[in-house]
Amino acid sequence: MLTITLPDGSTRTYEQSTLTGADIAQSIGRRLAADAIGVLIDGQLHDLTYPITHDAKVAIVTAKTDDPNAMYLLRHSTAHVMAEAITDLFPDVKLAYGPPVEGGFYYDMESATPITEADFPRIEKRMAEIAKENRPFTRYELPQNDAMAALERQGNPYKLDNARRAIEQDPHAVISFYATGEPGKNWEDLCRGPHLPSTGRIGAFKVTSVAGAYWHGDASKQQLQRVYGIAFFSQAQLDEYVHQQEEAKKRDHRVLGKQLELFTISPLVGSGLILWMPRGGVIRQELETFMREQLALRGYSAVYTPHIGHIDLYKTSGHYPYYKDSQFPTIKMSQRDPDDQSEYLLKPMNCPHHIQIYAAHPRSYRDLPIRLAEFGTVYRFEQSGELSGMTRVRGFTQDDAHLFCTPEQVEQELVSTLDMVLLVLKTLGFQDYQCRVSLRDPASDKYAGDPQLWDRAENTLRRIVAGSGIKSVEAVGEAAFYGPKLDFLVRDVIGRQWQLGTVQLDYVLPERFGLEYIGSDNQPHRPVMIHRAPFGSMERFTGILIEHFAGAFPAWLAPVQASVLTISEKFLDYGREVLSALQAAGIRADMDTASDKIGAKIRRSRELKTPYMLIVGGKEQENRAVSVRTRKDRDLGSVPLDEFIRRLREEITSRSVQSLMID
RNA sequence: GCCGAUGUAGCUCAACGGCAGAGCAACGGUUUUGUAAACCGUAGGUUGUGGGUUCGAAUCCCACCAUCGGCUCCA
Repeated sequence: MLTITLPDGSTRTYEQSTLTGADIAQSIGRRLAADAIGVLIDGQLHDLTYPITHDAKVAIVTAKTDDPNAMYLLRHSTAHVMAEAITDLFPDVKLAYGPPVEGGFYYDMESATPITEADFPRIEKRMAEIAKENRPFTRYELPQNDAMAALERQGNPYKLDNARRAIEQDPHAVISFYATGEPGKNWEDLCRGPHLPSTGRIGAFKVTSVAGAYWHGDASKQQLQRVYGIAFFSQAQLDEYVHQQEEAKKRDHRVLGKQLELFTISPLVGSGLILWMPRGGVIRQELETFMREQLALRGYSAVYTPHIGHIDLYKTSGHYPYYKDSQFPTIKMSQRDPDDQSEYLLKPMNCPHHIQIYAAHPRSYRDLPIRLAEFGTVYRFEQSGELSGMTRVRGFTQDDAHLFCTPEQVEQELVSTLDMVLLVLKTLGFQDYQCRVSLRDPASDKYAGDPQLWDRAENTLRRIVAGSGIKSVEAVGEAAFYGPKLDFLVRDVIGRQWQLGTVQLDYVLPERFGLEYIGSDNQPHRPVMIHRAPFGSMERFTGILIEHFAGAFPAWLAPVQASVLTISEKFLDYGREVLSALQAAGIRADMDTASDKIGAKIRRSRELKTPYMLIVGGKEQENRAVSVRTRKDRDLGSVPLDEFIRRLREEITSRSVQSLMID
């Protein structure tokens, strides 16, 4: 007899000694039995037919899009169906690994003939046939020896390796296979499961893309083909997904950057090198002004350093050996003078330069903390395949600063620095970000410095984050080589995660450069460094910001804050008067002087996402007013010109994310 | 860097071995307009670059450059 506890806390007893999720669903109701696709047994996801042999907490999983377990079953099962379809069409493929992932699933495989997008329709057609056949996913298990022997016979090195790794990890691992239909008769695959009851439960799917991927993510290993797909329980959900993807594409900063004339990239200048156009320049300048205000309020000193540095500087800092391959090649002075063996590097970071400013003369404990800030432009030779719009580039400007302080001051400086990062995110209305506490990987030897200092630094960061109350995740192996850090991550419109602001704690570089200050005991001491950049890179931050606002920037950032649209050329004189008044008040304004009708002017202004359209005609001229329309199509009616200017100025100076004029 | 795809007018796209086109933008003219595209016209191109195949190449092949989707990397 078995006692089963259901999610609502109720219990049911069953006479059988073994039981399945399907039995339980059936006993609860016919409807649930029909909807059931899997089962959680004591929190573990299993097939509906998995035998339950002891008392357990059981939850029936049904085909719901918002249930991650349901989506796991669906996508994992669809990956199998896709793999079967591909093996039918490309008999030479050797399957490797096919998991569900966030936003879909993929299957890695080795294939002599490349699979391309042109093959997707017939793959999908074959998948549809398999789904229509409604074959059950049938699990069977083999003793390890038999399983390995079976895999040997199949001659697939990847599957063999998968099984071997599973056994290595857990000597008692159960080796299971899933047949899509009947074992021995239909297609089958080494697989841990679980799966949907049958292929007919797959509602709608799409093969989305194909790409190269390394076996076990190791670039030195064989490259496989990775075919990506997506699946939903219904066609309507798939249609919705496709629609969302299309909408997301319109928000892509590369699309909007072109459309709104914010930035451009010229192959003649070079890949990954951003040219800020006037409209984008406004945004950057406003962000920098905002930051400079904060620096002044928080006791920072502005410094300026050159774009190149002697290579020995980076050998001393330790950057050079670590990042040799991702730097622009060195400038060899021997090309000019054979006797001069020195080399210069386009600077990949600002800290060594700032360190030299600190080291320029002796420091007293009374001088600390010293906070050196610079919008410093750095150059890194990113791999060609990695470049992406403004978010991954080869030249970018960090809103960088380095804080030199006593060990006692570290905590206070970190708190204040973290506050600054959070202020930036708050001011720009970012809510959907992640704070990652990036720690060292104790198993790796890439980290410099004393492990005790590392422990201390990591614990300090943990304490600061805990004290701030922000949500965070720890990530082992994500630290810089010189210290642990707090990274603030956001996603772009196509789901890629990017690091924006960062706060890094560093005991290593002061050591390497032999930095000192004289303490109250009249003895030399070693300062501690904090590296911090609330925006991170101006390029990346702006790119993400474009997507965050979908190009509709708040007034304080908008390239043009208000556009004067005249009803006809008869009102050009009044339009010019309005324009001058706006400009005299420090508002970025322009005027559409075309002979088009007002509808066309509104349309153009909307496309540029200008916050306010000021429509002026006879009525407005008479009352020295403007008719205000927002880019969101709110008609605020006629507003006296002076009042509009006053209200817009308030919106701008308060750096409001929202329009203050929508009542 | 690796795998795959894609490069045609400022932008979005068509032509897919046989005369390189459209819409928008630009420019000129007409219109003088009241809240998401007035009308007519003009101009705009060595089809990313360089080779090759062919009577003939935007179209087929090769190399390079760039972009896109992934992988790897990311101080």
